[in-house]
Amino acid sequence: MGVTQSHLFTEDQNQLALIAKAIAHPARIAIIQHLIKTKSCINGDLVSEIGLAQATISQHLRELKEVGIIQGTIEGTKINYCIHPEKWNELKSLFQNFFESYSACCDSSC
Amino acid sequence: MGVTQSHLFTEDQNQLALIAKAIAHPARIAIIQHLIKTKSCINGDLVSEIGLAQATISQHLRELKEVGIIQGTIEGTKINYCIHPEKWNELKSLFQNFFESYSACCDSSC
DNA sequence: TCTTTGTATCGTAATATTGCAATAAATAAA
DNA sequence: TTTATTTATTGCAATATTACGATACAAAGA
Repeated sequence: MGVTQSHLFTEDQNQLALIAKAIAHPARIAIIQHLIKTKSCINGDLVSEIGLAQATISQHLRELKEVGIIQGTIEGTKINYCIHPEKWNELKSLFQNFFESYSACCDSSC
Repeated sequence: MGVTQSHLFTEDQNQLALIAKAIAHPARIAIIQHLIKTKSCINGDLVSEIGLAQATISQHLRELKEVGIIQGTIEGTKINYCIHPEKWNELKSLFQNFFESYSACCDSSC
């Protein structure tokens, strides 16, 4: 026990869960928002921007990279991180579909 | 160490992360989708629908209830669960805002 | 009342996540 | 080459999550 029973669920359900998990940490949200704000895809001055240790930020960046939300290009000793545009649109519509599959009628009755 | 440093982040970042975390499990997504499909807000025959133990389903339901995504009304010995319409719309726009804060231009360059 | 049914909670084991210091690796500059 | 700078990785401790059997609890029906 203790391990998610992925085989019980559909591909789609597992995928959506994985993406949600990538977003499910305030540090990763902060990283994403900072990458969005500084459009120029600024690198790891995220360490000073956010108050976490360098190793921790690096770890969060790797998780975001693994789901494909961000990408990085080497630039000398630094690395330029930025949102991955296509992937972003993909995730966006995945969530949109999920949230639009229920059309609330706005009476809160069961 | 090992505990999320919530104090480093904004209210909004923490809230969005909490919601994402609630969605970040395929079982909870499956529960939500089943509640959407059977509009009549069917109760815990989720146990037979999904292949997890009763205790496990109950635990997932509690997590969804805690974030407010679903609500339950007692009906004899059973409990009728359903999506919470207002909350759903709230979460929907939270995610929409998040995803729309970046407008991808579709060239994948940093 | 006693029994049945449906759900929640407790306790626990397995696994995953978070965070950081230390260290490695890679490139730029001296 | 040596040194500084930047990022990734390793190892580990603390905490959180997932899953389930056992059990408790509450309401319906016999």
